[in-house]
Amino acid sequence: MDLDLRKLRYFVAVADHRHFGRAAEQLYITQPVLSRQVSAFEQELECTLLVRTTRSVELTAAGKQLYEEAQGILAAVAAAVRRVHDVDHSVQRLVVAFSPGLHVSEAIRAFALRHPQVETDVVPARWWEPDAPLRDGRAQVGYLRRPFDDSGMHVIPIGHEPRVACVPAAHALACRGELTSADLAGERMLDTPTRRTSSLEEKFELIASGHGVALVPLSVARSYSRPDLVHLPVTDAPGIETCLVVLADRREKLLRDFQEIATATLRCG
Amino acid sequence: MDLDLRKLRYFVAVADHRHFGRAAEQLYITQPVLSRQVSAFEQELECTLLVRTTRSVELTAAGKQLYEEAQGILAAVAAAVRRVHDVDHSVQRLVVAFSPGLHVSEAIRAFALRHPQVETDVVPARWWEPDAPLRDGRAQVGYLRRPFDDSGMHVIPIGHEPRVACVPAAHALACRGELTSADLAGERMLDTPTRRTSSLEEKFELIASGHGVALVPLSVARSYSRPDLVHLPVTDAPGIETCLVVLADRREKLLRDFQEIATATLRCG
DNA sequence: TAAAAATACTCCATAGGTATTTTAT
DNA sequence: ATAAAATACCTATGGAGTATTTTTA
Repeated sequence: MDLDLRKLRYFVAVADHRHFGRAAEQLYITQPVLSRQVSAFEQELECTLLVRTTRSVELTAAGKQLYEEAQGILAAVAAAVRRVHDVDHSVQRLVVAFSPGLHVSEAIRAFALRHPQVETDVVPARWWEPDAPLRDGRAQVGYLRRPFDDSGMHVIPIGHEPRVACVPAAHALACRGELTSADLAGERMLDTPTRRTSSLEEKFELIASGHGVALVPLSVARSYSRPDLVHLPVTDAPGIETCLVVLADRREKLLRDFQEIATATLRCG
Repeated sequence: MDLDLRKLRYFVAVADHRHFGRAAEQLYITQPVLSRQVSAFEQELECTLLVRTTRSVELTAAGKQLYEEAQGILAAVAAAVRRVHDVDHSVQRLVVAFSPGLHVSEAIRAFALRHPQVETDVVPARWWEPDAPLRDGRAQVGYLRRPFDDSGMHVIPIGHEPRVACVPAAHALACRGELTSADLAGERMLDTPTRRTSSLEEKFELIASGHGVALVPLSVARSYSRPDLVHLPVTDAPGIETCLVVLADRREKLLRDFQEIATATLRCG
């Protein structure tokens, strides 16, 4: 009757790895246990989630749906439990979500000086859904890069950062000082938001191995710089806006204070 | 490590009843089992949720926080599991949330004629958070009465309904044909959204027993009519808007279709 | 003193482990 | 032939039951 969150977590691990053995290892249990638990989970749900062969593990349609749902459920439950603990210990906590490459530590330090009693924390936002940590309760404020779904959000623009083209060091364009969009016309672009690479490392790996090039925000290119890649300014690409974001219905003074302090800090820095 | 949703449900039952015995009865388990399970739950959370004496059960601050969180968690999990089953059985489903007293059956029948393959369902919205079923995923569309939090919502106004004063049949005002706000100036009003009576029955029970009077939408007064209460039009009270509501980021054709059909049906009816 | 929660105990289901078998490439 | 998932079997924890004790208003 009740969904078993442990088994859900086990299922997610298998879905992540597409491999029972490695998933079991990550979960610190043995493979047969994981195998049985996931089977039992499918029986409890009365629903096949995985198609197994000895060479591959694939998700069914229902499995894909559950995998999507599971991310939000597990994150929301963990955040809820932490809020309960915070209330129990009378802790005030402020969690800041940040888009890849953006740095909030300076703003948080400034905030912590004025509010030493408030516990602060950060959580990374994923590029294809930067607003998710705010919506599922993991964070109260976000320092996010557009685009994102800003419905129901109170947004303070902070700044613009230029887009740069990221290409292999061996690429014909790599020796150019700067580019225009026209220079990239013939290249295969890897920016499409359809492929949800779980990490930007993967994207840069693809670029380095010659699968294409990408237009990325400058701060992202800087954060993941590596010797076999170069990034070049694209003079006519529009800048990308970065913003401070809170849910519009949240009115706590703490959030307003953070927005104020962070706006000052981030606009200067 | 993982939150046990069964124990969470047990805790919610105890919090609802403020009584282990009656909660156990509702859960179809025995009182000692419930007592032990809730204790174990508190140990797992490392956090006291309830203050028990033999005469009363009260929530701690952490308990109150968890109780609030639990509502959303359990609803969201149940909705997610149903979506998984829907995908598994290739079912298209449309769930409509409705404010107390509003009737969606006509619109749903009209919709079902055009979309016989779509399973339809309804879920009641609670007056102090009419938008909750949409936000936690239990429903995709709402036929809701204002006020509610419409951030991130796409709202189509449907109509206005008059407010009526609901007073005991024995009350001095009960014989009047209609009232103005001035007539209610000396009365104790029960509309404050601070008291979250779980059912409107309770509110009307309070009115009937002489604890005050209330201004309610006409349809609500009609739905809960009883011999010891009368409702009277208040000529100068502003009408209350009813709306069709969907989350702004949902773009499915099915939702657009429902909005279209329901708008026509509800505006006429 | 009586109502209600907690405790003591028993039983069984199930999570976890190790050893082994099955299966598809 | 081999890698990987499934199965067999064992142990221990924990959920649920009944009977009883403790507690406080």
